[in-house]
Amino acid sequence: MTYSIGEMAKKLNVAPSTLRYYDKEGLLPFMERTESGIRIFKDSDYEILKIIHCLKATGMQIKDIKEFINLVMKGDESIDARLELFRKRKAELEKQMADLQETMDTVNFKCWYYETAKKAGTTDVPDSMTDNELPEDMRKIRAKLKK
Amino acid sequence: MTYSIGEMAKKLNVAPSTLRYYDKEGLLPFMERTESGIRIFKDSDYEILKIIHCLKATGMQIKDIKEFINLVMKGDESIDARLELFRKRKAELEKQMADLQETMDTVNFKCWYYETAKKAGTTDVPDSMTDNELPEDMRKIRAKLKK
DNA sequence: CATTGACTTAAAGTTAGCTATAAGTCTTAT
DNA sequence: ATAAGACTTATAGCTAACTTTAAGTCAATG
Repeated sequence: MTYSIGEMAKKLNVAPSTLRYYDKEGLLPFMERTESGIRIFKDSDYEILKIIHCLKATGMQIKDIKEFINLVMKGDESIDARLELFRKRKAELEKQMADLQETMDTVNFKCWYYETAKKAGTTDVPDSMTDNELPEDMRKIRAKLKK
Repeated sequence: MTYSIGEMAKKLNVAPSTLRYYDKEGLLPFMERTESGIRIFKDSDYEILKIIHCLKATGMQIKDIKEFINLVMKGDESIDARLELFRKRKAELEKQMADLQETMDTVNFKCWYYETAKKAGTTDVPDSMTDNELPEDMRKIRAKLKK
C-alpha cells in the first residue's frame, strides 16, 4: 500500500508541509519518488514517522532525531546505539513525568486553596491557616511554595 | 526579607533578563522599586513567581498567565474565576500525563525491540515475530504503531 | 574618589519548528 | 484537451520565549 504526501499527512494528522520540512531536514532519507519527482509513502514510512513522532514527544529535537534516522540507515551494526538511545529517552521521560507530577501537586494545592477561599468569601482564610489546620497532603506542598 | 533581581533570579534558577521580560510583559504589576528605579523583590513575589512557573509548566502561555495575574490583582471578587482556571489547568495536565504515558509505552516497546534484536544480532528477529511470540504487553503497542 | 560589578532601558537578535507564498508541473475527470 | 486540484521547489515569514547588546546609572569597596 502506498500514499501521496497529502494522504500520509492526513493519516498522521499533520500538514503536508510538515512532511516536506522533515524530508528537507534529512529525517526521511529513505523516501522514494516517482519518475516525475512525486514522493511515494509506504506503510514502512508510516511506521518510522510514528517513531519520529514518539521521539519528538520525548522532547528530542529534529536534528537529534536525524542522527537516530542515520543509525537506522546503518542497519544491524547500530542496534546497540539505538537501544542506548531509547534507554536515554526512557530516563528523560521519567524525569518529565516526575516534573509533571510536581506541577500537578501544586495545581491540586491551588484548587484546594481557592475552594477554601470560595467557601469563606476571602483568600484571607486559607492564607492565615496554620499547618495543622491544613489537609495533611497540602502541608508539604505549601511549604515548598514558600521555601 | 527582600532581594535584588540577581538574587531572586538565583533563587528561582532563571536569568535576570527573564524576570525583566516577565515584568515587561505585565506579569509583575505588583513590583516595587527603590527611588532610583531598582526592583525590590519580596517573599510574596517569590511565591507568585513559583505559581507563574507552575502555570508555565502546565503549558500556559505568557499572555494567558498575565490574565491570571490580572485576576489576582482584582482580589477576592475573582476567586471563582481563579478556581475555574486551576481546574482547567488540572484537566489539561491530566491529558498531558496520558499523552506522556502513551509515549512511554512506545519507548518501552522500542527498548524491548532492540533488546531482542541485540540478543539475535539482527532486527529481523523481532520484526518477523508473530503476535503470540511477543510479550503480552507489547502486542497492543506494536499493533497501534502499524495501524 | 575612582573602580568594580550589579542594576536600568530600549531595541535588536536568536532558536525551533513550522507555515505560507510564488511559480511552476503533474494527474485525473469530464 | 482542458480545467481542477495535488504535487514540486526555493525562499520568506511567523511565533513564543527568551537573550544579547548598547549605553548608561547606581552602590559598595579600597
